[in-house]
Amino acid sequence: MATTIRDVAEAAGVSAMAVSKVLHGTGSTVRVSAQTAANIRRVAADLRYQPNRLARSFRQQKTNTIGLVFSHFGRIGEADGYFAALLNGAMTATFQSEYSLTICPKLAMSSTNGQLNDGRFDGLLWCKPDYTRESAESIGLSKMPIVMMHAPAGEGPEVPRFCCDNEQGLRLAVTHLVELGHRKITFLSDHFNHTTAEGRVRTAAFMSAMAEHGLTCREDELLYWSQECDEMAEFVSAPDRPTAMIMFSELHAVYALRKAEQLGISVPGDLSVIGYDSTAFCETTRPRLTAISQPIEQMAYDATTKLIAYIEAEKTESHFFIYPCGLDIRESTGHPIHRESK
Amino acid sequence: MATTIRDVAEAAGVSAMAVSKVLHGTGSTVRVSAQTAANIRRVAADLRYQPNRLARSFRQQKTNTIGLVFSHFGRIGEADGYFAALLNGAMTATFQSEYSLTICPKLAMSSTNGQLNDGRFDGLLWCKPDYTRESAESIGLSKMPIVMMHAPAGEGPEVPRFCCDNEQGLRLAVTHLVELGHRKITFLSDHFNHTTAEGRVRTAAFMSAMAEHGLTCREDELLYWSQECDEMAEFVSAPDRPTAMIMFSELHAVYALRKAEQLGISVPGDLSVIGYDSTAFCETTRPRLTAISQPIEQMAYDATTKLIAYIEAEKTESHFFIYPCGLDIRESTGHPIHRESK
DNA sequence: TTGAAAGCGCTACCAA
DNA sequence: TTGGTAGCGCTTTCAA
Repeated sequence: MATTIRDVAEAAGVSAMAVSKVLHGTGSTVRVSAQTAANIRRVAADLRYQPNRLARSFRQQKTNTIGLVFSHFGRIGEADGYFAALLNGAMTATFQSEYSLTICPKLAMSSTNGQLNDGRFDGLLWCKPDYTRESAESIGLSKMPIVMMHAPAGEGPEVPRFCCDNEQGLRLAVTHLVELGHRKITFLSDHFNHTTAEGRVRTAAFMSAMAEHGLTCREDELLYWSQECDEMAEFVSAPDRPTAMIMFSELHAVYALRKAEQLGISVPGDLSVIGYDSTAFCETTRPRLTAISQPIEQMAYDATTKLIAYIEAEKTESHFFIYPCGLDIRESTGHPIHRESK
Repeated sequence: MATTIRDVAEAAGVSAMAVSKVLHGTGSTVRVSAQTAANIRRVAADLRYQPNRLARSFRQQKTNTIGLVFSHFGRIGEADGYFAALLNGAMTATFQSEYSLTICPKLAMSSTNGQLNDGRFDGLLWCKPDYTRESAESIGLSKMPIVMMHAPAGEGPEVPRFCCDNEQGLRLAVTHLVELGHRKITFLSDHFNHTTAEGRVRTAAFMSAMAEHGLTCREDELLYWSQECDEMAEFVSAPDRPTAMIMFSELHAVYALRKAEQLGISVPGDLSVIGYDSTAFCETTRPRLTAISQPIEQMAYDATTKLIAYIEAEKTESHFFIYPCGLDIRESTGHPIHRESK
């Protein structure tokens, strides 16, 4: 079939070992003269020899490939910058180190007997863990390095995590709204994200930030939208509806902005909206989106770099890396004027 | 180290073949009794046996993995929906068929002796080919199925291509602008995209659409921006500047909208802007972006599905799949009022 | 400085 | 209905 290392060896009149040594620098005890090496290289080029990476990986038990796992979304958002930022960070780190990146939305589900390590990956970058019993068990059992993003402290297996300071982020957002005069504020997520570890943490962080200002938001006043937020109309028509909403992500915020416009609700006049992530995307919305910021690309880059370090060092440590949040105030938040004057 | 198929076979008192047959259904001539099968399954679960996919792939010369190649961008845009749509289409198709997707921004560059097939992939989804001599040669030589997206007819190797009808798209855009009263129109790309096959085709299509209306745009009046379009200020201050711009992508359009706002140029009052792709993202810009539409996700889905079909059929055909473009008129285009009245 | 042998984990093929 | 043998392409280890 294809030219193998043995074909090259034969044609060059040397052993396969010599070829391997020359072309891949492998085999520490093997030594080849400069002349032989040059000859081998020439023959390889003549025969259009292409090393079989699969065979190498198999032999070395090392694929130089990282799996990108995100259990919860088989689709990525088309109207926000989150996934792009994540991927940019992960790609930069992997490609720098000559690794490849394979997308596995549901590795845990497809694994056998709860084992993640099927030989394809040297390590996993696991995003938005949901810590179902299966996935937590699998992660605990795995011998392969795993690093997590958006995995807050306090639950889940002991692996390195990269997470933003959700408490700080929500405190900034709530304080901003309170200073603008808002009293009735709610937090919005969706049924999907709410089952992730970070979903729970953000909700709790919102509640306690509210409490710090002597405000409350009952459990049943939190909002969980389905994908296209059809509940918006119902929500805004309620007599005692909130004057401000903090959203789980940019995507949620965008849906809200769009729906608000359709319904004739002005933002920020009738309703203030705060998003989460604050990518370049927030500059393009109408109005520009005020958002809690986290350095997603940097986090993904750091997480991936760390993962590769663990792989190469053949040992993992269980650190928790926390990134500060900011609040980028743009145009979607303001005083609750209209409501007061009515 | 890890439990192998032989460990399971030994523990169950059967041959490795029997285990392979039961757990993977492989080996057509092998038959195992229901009782033996049940026993094998139990033992495998007890031993927490995890099949080594790398070994299977190596043996079968089949990885069930598709490489996603995009030679030109090591980064993806964070402020448009293009890549997300592409990825959603590709992911849906691959995951449906139990394939994986590996991101390879520069497979062609890293290949040895111009050979793409290093054993890792069963096929390639190649986006935005640039047809450098090396890549064209590699593609021609490759025995592995390759399918291209955004590869217009007329140049490049004979592989199946999935492309939108650029001529139609640009005709729709130019006609729309002309009907609004515009006469001085330009097309904007960047140095990056202009080197891709589709970049050249869109420029040519723009020129001929202009010609159909008796309008011209000289080569030197076309715009090629660098990433952040810093030339914008210079461009808009020119006395005879265009009243409308058609952009290579949404991303370009967004940069233009943002820059225009900074410079106090009103859109569409002072300047009409048309983007390309028309993802959900266009609904979120300010003003909403008028854009030529192409069904990216569908195209990516179809291309990937076709690729998998070729892989499984072990033969490729060289079809050209063309998708109609539309024009989604939103708010970024209008009569060139301000200019006329000045 | 070079070569030979063995084997990574799995499955195709042939024999019983 | 089951098992044995061989080998995918490469590299590790040991011998020359």
